[in-house]
Amino acid sequence: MSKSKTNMRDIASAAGVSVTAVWMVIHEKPGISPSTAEKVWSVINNLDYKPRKSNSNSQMDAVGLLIEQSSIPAISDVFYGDVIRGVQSEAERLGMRVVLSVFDRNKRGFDLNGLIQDVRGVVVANDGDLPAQTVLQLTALDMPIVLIESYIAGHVFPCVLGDNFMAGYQITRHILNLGHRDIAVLKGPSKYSSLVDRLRGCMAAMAEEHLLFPPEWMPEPMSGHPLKGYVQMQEILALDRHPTAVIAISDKTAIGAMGAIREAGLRIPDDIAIGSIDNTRESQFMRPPLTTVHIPKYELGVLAMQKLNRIIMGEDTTAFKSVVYSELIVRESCGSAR
Amino acid sequence: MSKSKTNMRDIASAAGVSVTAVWMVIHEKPGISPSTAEKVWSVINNLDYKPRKSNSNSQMDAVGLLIEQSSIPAISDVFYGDVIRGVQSEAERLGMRVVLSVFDRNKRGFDLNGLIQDVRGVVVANDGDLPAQTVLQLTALDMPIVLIESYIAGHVFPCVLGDNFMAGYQITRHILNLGHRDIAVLKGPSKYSSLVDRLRGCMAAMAEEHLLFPPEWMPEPMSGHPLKGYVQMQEILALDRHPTAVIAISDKTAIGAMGAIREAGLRIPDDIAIGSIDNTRESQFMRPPLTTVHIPKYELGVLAMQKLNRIIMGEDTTAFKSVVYSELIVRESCGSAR
DNA sequence: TCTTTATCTTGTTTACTAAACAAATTTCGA
DNA sequence: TCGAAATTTGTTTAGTAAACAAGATAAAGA
Repeated sequence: MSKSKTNMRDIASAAGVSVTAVWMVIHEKPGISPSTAEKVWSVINNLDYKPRKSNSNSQMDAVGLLIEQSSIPAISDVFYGDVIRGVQSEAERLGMRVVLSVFDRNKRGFDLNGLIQDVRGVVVANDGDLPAQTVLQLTALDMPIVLIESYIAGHVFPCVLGDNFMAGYQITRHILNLGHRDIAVLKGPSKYSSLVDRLRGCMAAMAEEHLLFPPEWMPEPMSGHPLKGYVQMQEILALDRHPTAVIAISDKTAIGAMGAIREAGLRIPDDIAIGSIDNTRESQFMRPPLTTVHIPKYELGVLAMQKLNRIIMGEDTTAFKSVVYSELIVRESCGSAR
Repeated sequence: MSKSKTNMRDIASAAGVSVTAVWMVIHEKPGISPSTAEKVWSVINNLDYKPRKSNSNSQMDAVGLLIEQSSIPAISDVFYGDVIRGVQSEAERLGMRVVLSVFDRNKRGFDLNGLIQDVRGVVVANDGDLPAQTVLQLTALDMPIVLIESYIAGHVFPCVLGDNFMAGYQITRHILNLGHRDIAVLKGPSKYSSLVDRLRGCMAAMAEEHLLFPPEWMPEPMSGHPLKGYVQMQEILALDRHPTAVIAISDKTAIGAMGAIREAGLRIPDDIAIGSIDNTRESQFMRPPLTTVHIPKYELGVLAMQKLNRIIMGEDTTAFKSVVYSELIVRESCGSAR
């Protein structure tokens, strides 16, 4: 008759309710009155009840957040900081843990098995360096995935994106409306699908005015260079003819470019206007404050988590893109109409 | 003691279950065994039970489907037929009725009150003729809405779209890859946001090759003309120089254009290649079969209904675009590489 | 001694109920 | 003959008993 430990049945009889009721209280299911819940909790404390086996799914469900190595310092920083916060807070609301998993571009053959062991799905914050193959591997294992700010051409995956195309269109349209016609663009590496979409949006806006970016005003980006737009802008400024406006594909690129412009002794926006895309926190503190297009990064994160949850629950059947609206933020770096 | 009618309590005692169980059977709630359900149903039939008052929400929830007058014949026809089927079938799955409501562009001051009376939300299958004002009115009344294949610039509404931009890009890229450089485009009226997105996609693909559509090869569409692309194509063929390929902004436009090309005594695709967007059912039966980009119209409908349902349920909080993937369908109207 | 099988715990789920509640509807006294 | 009170009817909340699943433990067989 010497019981090893108190169990749910003990609690139930001590509190004068059914085992089911005790179970419902512990698992915070609806259909229990506050008074009963309080009674049960106090009995649980008195009898010092511990759930016997840390049972199967008594530990929360978890989702993986796959992110590229170099973005890790960025967590508290520019772009991905906000989306990670979004993923995390929505996961919490849904009662899930987020396990962070880092992809190292130098280490070949990323160990997926470690990740997928105890995870219900993964959010892939693709930076372009996570090869498509890794993503394909995951889906081959029937692991639900959601991509953030990237898609894989020729494959149909659920993803959530900023409206990159429209963002490119909006900033270009703004600069065009200000009267500029000699416009340069600082593009990003083509492995980032979000950045190529932005560029396409810029091109479409130009084309509507029957304009093309001159090839010499679209320099290729330096891969791996710390100050993104700096070298590209220098290349442009070394040419005979200067543009009157520059579009930077991201705020980070704009920072580099503004450095190069200032070093050349030119004024922003009087000599060269500059606009970009992202609306990272620092953009408003730059000198002059940057005119840019807001991409709702936090919302990107919560939407991704919601979408992943729906896929796990079997609600979302067809894969589609969720695209959050972008918004032009006019500050001072583009000046006013000429 | 003479009861006027049998009620739930009678059924319950006759079937030997609780009133709650009877209620659950009638409302098809989970948690009833098939055997009990059958027993209750047979008692209901024997005692000829009719629910007393056709009670409040015993009639299903309904959603409105707002569609433009001229699209009505199209229900069994080209584009909107499939999306309406999608909306309807998903609504049925969710236990909702769809009430169809027609917008007549000639009759000013559309009577919303009639529609919103007993409807939980509205799917707006916007054709461009439904003015933004009508949609704004609806949201001012706190009526949840979802737009299909359109968005309103400067406003943030939940909507579901085909990937029109990518579709335009894909068909143009295909034609470019085939070696064409002299390309014309038959655009649509600018009031249709989906058609302007397609055109922008085309322009972006061209711009990537440092190409622009010559203005004379981008004729304005005839509004109201029955055969969409016919006149536009004739205008192009009347010029001195002919393009080697034409992009039609929709399958319907392609049909008209192909007529004009053939009347001019030219062969498709040998003299002029033609590609378009939609992949309507007829496109595969055309002569030659049309190379086009598939827009998943049925899925558009079910996604719209799902989204509306979530908004009604208060699950979706931030408005965003749901974009379904498009797919290039290569048939014969573009021929092979030149 | 080692493995296999049966039994027992413990937690979880299903199918169902009593009683409280809310909204119409009827009754009834002034 | 009008309005408050009582009643009917459907609906919701807060539970329960019993079946079920799966790991732990004990018992039996090779």
